Amino acid sequence: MTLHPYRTHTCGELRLPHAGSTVRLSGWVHRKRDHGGVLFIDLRDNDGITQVVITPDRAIHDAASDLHVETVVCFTGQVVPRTPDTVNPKLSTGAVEVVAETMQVLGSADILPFPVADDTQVSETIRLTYRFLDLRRQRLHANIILRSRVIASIRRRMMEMGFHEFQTPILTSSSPEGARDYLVPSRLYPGKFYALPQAPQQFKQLLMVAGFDRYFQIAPCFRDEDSRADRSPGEFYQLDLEMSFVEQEDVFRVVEVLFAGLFPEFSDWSVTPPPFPRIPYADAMRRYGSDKPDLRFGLEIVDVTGVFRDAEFIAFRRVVDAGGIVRLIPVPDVAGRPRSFFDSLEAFVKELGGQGLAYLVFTDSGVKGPIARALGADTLARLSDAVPPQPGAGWFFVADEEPVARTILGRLRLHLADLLDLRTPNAYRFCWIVDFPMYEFDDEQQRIVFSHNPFSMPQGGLEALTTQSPLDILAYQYDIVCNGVELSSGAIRNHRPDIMYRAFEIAGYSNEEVDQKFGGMIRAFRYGAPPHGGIAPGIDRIVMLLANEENLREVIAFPMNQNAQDLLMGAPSPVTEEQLRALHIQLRQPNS
RNA sequence: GGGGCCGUAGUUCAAUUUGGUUAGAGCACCGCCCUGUCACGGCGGAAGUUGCGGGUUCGAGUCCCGUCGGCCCCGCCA
Repeated sequence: MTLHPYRTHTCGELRLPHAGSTVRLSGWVHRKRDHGGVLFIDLRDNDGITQVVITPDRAIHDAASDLHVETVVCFTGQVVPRTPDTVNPKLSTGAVEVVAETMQVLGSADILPFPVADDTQVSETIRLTYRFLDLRRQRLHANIILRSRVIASIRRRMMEMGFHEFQTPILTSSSPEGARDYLVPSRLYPGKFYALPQAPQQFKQLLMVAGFDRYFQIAPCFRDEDSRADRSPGEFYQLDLEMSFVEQEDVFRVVEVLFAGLFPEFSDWSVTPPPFPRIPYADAMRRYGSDKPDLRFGLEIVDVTGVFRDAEFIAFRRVVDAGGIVRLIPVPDVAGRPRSFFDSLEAFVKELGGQGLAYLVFTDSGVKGPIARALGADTLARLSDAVPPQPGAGWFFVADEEPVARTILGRLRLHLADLLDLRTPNAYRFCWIVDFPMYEFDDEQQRIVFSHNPFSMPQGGLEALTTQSPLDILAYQYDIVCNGVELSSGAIRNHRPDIMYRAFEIAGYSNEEVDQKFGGMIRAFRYGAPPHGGIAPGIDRIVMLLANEENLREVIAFPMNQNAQDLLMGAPSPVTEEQLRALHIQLRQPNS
């Protein structure tokens, strides 16, 4: 009988019924237990671990006892049942073992920079430098397999809903607005550059104009922006989708069907049942101090500006008179906390640029806190009408200009949830944030800019653009948020050239500039464009949520580090003078 | 561009608070012992420019200054 040269079975496959058969297994030496006589090797491949036994009477015994862990080796031998007292219930193959007769080293391993079999912490620099070893480790290996299965499920679900998958160019043109582009110099056209797409935005809209109706793509996106734990530098993947003849609610329904199916497929956590809550942007900012609220806990922010408009409490009244706001977060069960708890919260607020943190606590012996006396009974009574005080609760006040105050309150709300451990465990809480403003005022440039996507349809259409104050105009622009993570932005698009010119004009673009920058798309809209809209949930973030990881790099096979370097491949790297010459590029080193 | 935290053996950490003998320990590595382990066990060994440079001091891993690197955050992310 001739066996396959490398394996007849995988290392996760053998069970009791295989006993008696001769098998060949290949894999990595996961662990080695050398008893001087009998030698045990845990052999690991992608599918599992099988215990290989080498008895001292075998010729291979000495060579086997010298094997380094992580050496790739092939064993041939007989499957035997383990005696009842040596069965290992922790292994799927633990009822049997393979008694090795022959052994062949397929790939020897040097001494490891870090252990593969243990899940001990290792510095990320070393993990990234030896990413191929890191990917062998159980946790990362499982995450990457999960990612593969999630993407396969997404593809299947999208197809079932009538979507088709498309590819769009990677070498395209730079566009204004948005993040910094990655540029690729052109050899044929000196001084000109391609740009890597920040998203296939215009292409997917063109596909709608081309009549394809329902588009999706697992699309690579490239943005030259600084990283965060939940934002990979350089490149990331989106489930990019676009639909024709739809309203906002049609897009929501598709995404809700997708996520309500996808998340339970890969997790036993509870998932918000569709329809997901719709929260207007203005409400989200007021109630949660954020456009990506974490709904796994309460602590909703309450506006009490009106109470202080004519109150005696001068500290807050002065803020209100100056056009500012006063809001509070009611927090249950903090009255008994030590002074240091409140001091640390105040320090937290000041770090964020706040003036300070006023607070009240409701104890058995009455209302206490630094402002309790100064506030006055009348003001307290009016506050209690707005927020019924709970025994043991604390109220934390922030009074400031609105943009400052709401940011601080939002961060404070998250911080309190961390400190008090308030998040509902094992839950995915989805919501839609809707009615984003079309424009906002940019303090730095002192002009009106698009607040999100310049291709969004303004609510009210052309009439809104011509009659309303730009900062009051809302857009058919939405985000989907899960557990405080922004999964995606989307919009019903502006498919009408006349509205498009006007929308860009408000943001300071002449018709000529629009023709120049978005000529292809404007031209397309002149030849029969269907109403359309879409969204683009981040694949990496979806997998991060499903893998319950805090960092995006744990769900990406070959991520760059925080400074956008690939430590394994050594990117970015210098190029030769010949390459530069061919691209008509002369380097201009930064001044030191 | 700015802020916070962290750099000690291949690796994970200790010694830094209060400067003071020869910088310790687990895992990995090397040698010896061990025939039923599954995180095998036992004995021994090797392994360090304390990121780098400068300063203070009789004396610096420890204090000061600078610099490099990493992670997290702010800015930025239509």
